[in-house]
Amino acid sequence: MAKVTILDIAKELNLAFSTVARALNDHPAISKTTKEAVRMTADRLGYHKNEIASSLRSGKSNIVGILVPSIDVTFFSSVVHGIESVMNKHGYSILLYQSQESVKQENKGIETFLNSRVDGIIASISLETEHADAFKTIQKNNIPLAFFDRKLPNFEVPSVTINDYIGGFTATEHLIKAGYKKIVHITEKRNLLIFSERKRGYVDALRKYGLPIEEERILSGPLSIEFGRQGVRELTAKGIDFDAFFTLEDFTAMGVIQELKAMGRKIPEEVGVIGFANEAFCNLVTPTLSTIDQQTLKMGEEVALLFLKILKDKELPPENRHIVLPPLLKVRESTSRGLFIE
Amino acid sequence: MAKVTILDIAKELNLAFSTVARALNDHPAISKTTKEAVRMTADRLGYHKNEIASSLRSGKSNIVGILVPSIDVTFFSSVVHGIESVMNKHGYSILLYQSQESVKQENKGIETFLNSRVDGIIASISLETEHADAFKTIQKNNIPLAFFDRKLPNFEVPSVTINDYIGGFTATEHLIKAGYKKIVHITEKRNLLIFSERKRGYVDALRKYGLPIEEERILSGPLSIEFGRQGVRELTAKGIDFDAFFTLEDFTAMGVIQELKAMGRKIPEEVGVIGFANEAFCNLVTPTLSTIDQQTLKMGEEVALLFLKILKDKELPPENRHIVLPPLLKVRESTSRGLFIE
DNA sequence: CTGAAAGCGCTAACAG
DNA sequence: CTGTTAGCGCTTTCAG
Repeated sequence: MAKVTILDIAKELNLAFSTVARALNDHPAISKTTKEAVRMTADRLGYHKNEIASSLRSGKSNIVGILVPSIDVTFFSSVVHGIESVMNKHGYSILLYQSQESVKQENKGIETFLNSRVDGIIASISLETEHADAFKTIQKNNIPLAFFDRKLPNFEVPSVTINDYIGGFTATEHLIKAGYKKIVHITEKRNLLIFSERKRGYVDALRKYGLPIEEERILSGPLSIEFGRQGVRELTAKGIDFDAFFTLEDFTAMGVIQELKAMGRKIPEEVGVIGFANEAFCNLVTPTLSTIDQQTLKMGEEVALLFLKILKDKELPPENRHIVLPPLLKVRESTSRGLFIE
Repeated sequence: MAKVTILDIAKELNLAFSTVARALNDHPAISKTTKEAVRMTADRLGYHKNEIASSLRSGKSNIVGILVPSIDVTFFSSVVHGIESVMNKHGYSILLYQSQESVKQENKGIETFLNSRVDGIIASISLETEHADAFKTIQKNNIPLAFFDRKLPNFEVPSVTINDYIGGFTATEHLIKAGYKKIVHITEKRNLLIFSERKRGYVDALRKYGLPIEEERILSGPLSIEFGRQGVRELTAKGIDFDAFFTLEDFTAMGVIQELKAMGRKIPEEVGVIGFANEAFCNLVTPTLSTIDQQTLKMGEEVALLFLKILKDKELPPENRHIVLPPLLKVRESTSRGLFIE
């Protein structure tokens, strides 16, 4: 009932408490008999190693902090799932913090991690984050840091990302090859590398295939279903012609589809739509939604693996510092004029 | 760069290190001047309070463990989102552990939490969990424990749940009132309280409205889209008549809908379908899916609030030990013969 | 193979 | 208002 320590076990067995400590940590210089005796009485007394004392002494907490905008978002919950599973297998626990897309919260999270003496931090920055100050503090304290997906430009930190440029390019190219010519792109108004890269891919794909880049076909807003609907209405009202949409993520694409349906436009015959993220619902909606898969689970696993390497080797050779996963094109009904391929 | 402690600050200012400690903790018996001086040099030296040392000494970690089957599942990520937001506001950090629906992992998680000396544990049990042994260990160690959603029967622990019985009843009653008479229920083959309660609600609703309870209209399987499809095929093959489905969760309902569509049956005119959970896709699919909302965010916030009370008062009066949220009926197209209400 | 002893950085009496 | 002191429960030398 009352907390039992190695001292209690030591007394019970007439051993020095340091011997007990070694036995519990499976130290090679302890006899099998002693180890077994110690383990048995530990179990009998209901002993639980005090990791806090252990951490204080050893300087290792076996905890890594994970900082994400919001665990509520499928993408992040999926990546965190992957990270936790891998880190857990390697004896690490996860301290979770949500920035709620706010720099202030993000800094609070970093402060908490620093105070908790986490062994490392894995983060994906908030939409508001513009400079690296808080993250530099992490480095100043010699705490390993890695980014996934959303990272800061001009700030050298190991990371796992997907190639958003290729993603944007592939999505757009797919539309072009399906015969669409007047392709609208909907992006975020806040400037985040992943979004600007997708847009850059869109622009370059148009360029490569000799299609004009019309500024009025690039819409910026707050990402949401509603902004997708609004986009379609706006273009229609302004009389701007279109025959396809590439949106920065899937929810916006759904908004586009809903509005197009409401207007009686046929998808994919008259208008093609492709999203980005491969949300669970892409396969369930009608028409099923073409999109770009971000390999979320793999991203989580990769960043965990990368991180374990950093924890071991401290400094990584430059060629191993950045893992860039290829985005996967998922062709579904919403862009399949004629034939349908999944 | 090297770790700075209160001792460093004390030296710098010619103070006793305990004075520095008090100043940093905003102790009332310290002069304003001293506090300010301490804070300034703390900032200047880049001091970060060592929470580990603090926890060891005070016996409080300000960390709560959250044990969930998988953060990957919308329901859980949403609840965890709510929990983290609230606990964070009250100065607690979250240690996250996934049981992956396995008892073994669940026990490992509990062990980790115990070792980490968390101040409390909030859990939702795995599908495999059948007895309370591991959770009793938590109580034996005097660590506050609360369940949300999935809990053990015959094991008295504070909890926040929704009334699954009412949920099942409401869903079924809704189908009956819409004129459906041959209602199939699909449930989980593994025995979990939340699922058996939903089923009990289904049975009682049929009974109340004088409809026969046919065992062959109750299907048990592994929850999945595929099992939904399979269910429809099976019933059809066996020649068992039906005009509506109430499934234990939304994915299974989607399977049912997909198979019905493939068979050319009209929804909701010929067959009505209602799910459970109110997943994000319910509003996006065609037809939109009627379902029962579980108030996930609210559940997270409520369990966090309940937990803060436990941490404060240790023992809760019985009438406050269990919060049961009402399930919310969401009527959408999949059950709306004639008129459509959202 | 086992024991003795120091100390990680902080909290919280107790003293002044 | 500030200083002194004794640990929290472990890890880790250094001795035997």
